[in-house]
Amino acid sequence: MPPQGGHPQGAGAPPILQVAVPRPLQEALDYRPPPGAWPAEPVGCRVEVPLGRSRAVGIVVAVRHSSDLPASRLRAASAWVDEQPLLDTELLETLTWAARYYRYPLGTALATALPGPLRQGRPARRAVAWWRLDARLHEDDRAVRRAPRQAELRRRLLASGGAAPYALLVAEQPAWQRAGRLLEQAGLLHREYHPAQAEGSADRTPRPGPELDADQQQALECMLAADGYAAFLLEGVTGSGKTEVYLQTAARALAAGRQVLILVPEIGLAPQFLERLRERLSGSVVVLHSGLSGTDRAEAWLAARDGDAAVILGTRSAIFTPLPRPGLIVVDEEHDPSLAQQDGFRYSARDLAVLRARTLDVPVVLGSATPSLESLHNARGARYTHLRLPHRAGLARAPSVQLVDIRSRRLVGGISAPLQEAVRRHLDAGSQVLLFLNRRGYAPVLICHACGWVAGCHRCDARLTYHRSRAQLRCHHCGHTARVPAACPECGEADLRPLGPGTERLEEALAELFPGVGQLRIDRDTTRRRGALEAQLAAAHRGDAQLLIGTQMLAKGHHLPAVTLVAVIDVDQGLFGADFRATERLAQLVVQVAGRAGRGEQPGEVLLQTRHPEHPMLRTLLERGYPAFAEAHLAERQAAGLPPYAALALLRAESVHADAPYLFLESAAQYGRSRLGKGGGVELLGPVPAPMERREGRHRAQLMVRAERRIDLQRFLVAWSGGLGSLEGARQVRWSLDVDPVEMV
DNA sequence: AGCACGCCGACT
DNA sequence: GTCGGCGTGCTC
Repeated sequence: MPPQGGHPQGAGAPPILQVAVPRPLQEALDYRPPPGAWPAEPVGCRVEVPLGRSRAVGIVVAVRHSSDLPASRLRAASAWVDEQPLLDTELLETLTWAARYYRYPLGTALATALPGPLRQGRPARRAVAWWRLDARLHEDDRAVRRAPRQAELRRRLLASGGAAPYALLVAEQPAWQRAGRLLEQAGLLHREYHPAQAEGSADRTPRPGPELDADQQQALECMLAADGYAAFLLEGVTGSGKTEVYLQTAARALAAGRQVLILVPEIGLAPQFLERLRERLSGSVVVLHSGLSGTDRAEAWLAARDGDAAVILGTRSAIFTPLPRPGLIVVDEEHDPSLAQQDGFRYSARDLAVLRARTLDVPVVLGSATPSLESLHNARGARYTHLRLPHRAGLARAPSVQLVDIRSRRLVGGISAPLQEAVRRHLDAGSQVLLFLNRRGYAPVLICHACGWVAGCHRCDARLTYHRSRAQLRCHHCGHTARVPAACPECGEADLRPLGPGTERLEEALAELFPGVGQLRIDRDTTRRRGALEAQLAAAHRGDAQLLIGTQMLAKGHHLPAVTLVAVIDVDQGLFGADFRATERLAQLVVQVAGRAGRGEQPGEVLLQTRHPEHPMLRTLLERGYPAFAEAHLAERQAAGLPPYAALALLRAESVHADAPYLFLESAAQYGRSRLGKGGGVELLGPVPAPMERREGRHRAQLMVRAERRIDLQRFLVAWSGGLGSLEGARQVRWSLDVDPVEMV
């Protein structure tokens, strides 16, 4: 076949491929097509291309007849990687849109959406690697006589007819991995790919679900009535059975032969969810999250693309899973910030879920007990249908929530007398008690009682946390550790005292107050090992301990049915944060934590220790609940011109030099003002110091871009962001642009 | 992001 | 005289 033979454009000038390469470039690059036969549909296929002095795997985003560059400057792509598109039109369009919207280079955006092996050009076959012994080694063992592991592997392979799956071999004997690689290099062992076994789970009979109550039934019917795209905000209090509604909606989509994509904020929540999915839904279920190996991710991703995976359960990045037979998208805990943020490609998986649902013309459900103000705003504006599950299912009743005023009260390890009394009462009744404190370590501050010196991090504007168990001072922001000084480095007095409670200290205090009562502390320090969290949760479930102490990680949807008392040791922590979302976060946290109480048959009790019992947010939340709080807070946001009543972008910059971020941000602001046409509807605010000005030895500052209308913000960003990299001072700082930031930090 | 080119300090 | 520091600039 002649070089251009077979391309669909026929005779005439050879077409040009526009290839998005995995480099931070604004645009795709033009290449002449590679020699050889064309794929039937080139757009969405990977090609290998020469790039500078190296080569790269890029994705064809368009085929053109001409290029802006002279033909002499075009290089030819080296080879097609795919015979059919890896990214279908819809996914490619979604990613292109997201790259534009979030101002991120297209090639890098596409690359981050793909599992590692596919990004690097591995065949898009769902294949299992096998090792086959070279024919020379069948009769003749001379080559391996002096290498016992290789000889072993040879015997093993001969025993199964000369070939076996790689993963199986390595599982049997890890040392064979190295032995095999050596044989492979010597050409005595060959890698081959066999088609993956189809998932044999489609024939299970799903277990029927429980009867729905009236609210659930109504929500379900409403969703099932959707024909094509529809967005639902499912606001269901903890224990109201949101999951059941998802499951039954999903079952309907599956029955119609469609795929269901379910996003969860973190995979820690997934195992219980996964079990329920497998038990209740027909069709094969795959998971997709960052904890998987590249190969496993590629396998799951391709199973979805081939339409073999019926249910895809994943975290943030799973929003970029191909869905050839889309039926439903579910975003669980839609308010959770881990569905957005993260560094690099800063996108909101929740927002993209809605976008994809619209493009794919399928329903999308955003579920939460504490919906984000953005979603509530959308529901009010009729962009989402608001479905409510206001009652706990079954016998479980809503817990009673009370504030404990701890002003001028004596605290033992952070515990007030009323709380101590309540703990006693619940323990005596044979229940479990959960104490929530979002601060690990022994004490957040170590202070010199003589001169007032406080142990601080020299790389961050932060106090060092005192960890007593390891006699260490640790910075929770940069990981710096130091030994605890014997005496004050300032005045020399040996009177350093821990100030304030941490989970370790809470543990100690509880041991004194309730001797003999089993305790379980669940924070990042006790769950560092793999599987430790699961093990601890299982222990909590079994009732191995009556007192459970936990940080943030325990606030999320884990079922602890024997817990009847939940106490928040210090609710004030989140009350006056620098972030305008701090109050919303705190309200969500309080409600989520409270949701851990009394899921069983006994009613729950929730105590919140505070020094600000009159705080309006706490009052509203307690007296009138989350929906009323949200209502009040939305009004505040509107008055302040903040999201969801405005669109924001944040330009951050950091450097080891104190003034570099300001110099860069000043020139960015100036450049921005020059690009602001008259009446652009955009404001530039700052630069201002970041909430924690110095972190990991770097000075940080930020410039806020605010617009009343999203379209104005986008128009401005398009005109502005491209030029930022070549501004004065840009090379002296690390900078990033965050569109729709969820955290100001 | 890679990767090279380019112009100034301590080494055989 | 060179090896190599990372500042600057490009990748079709």
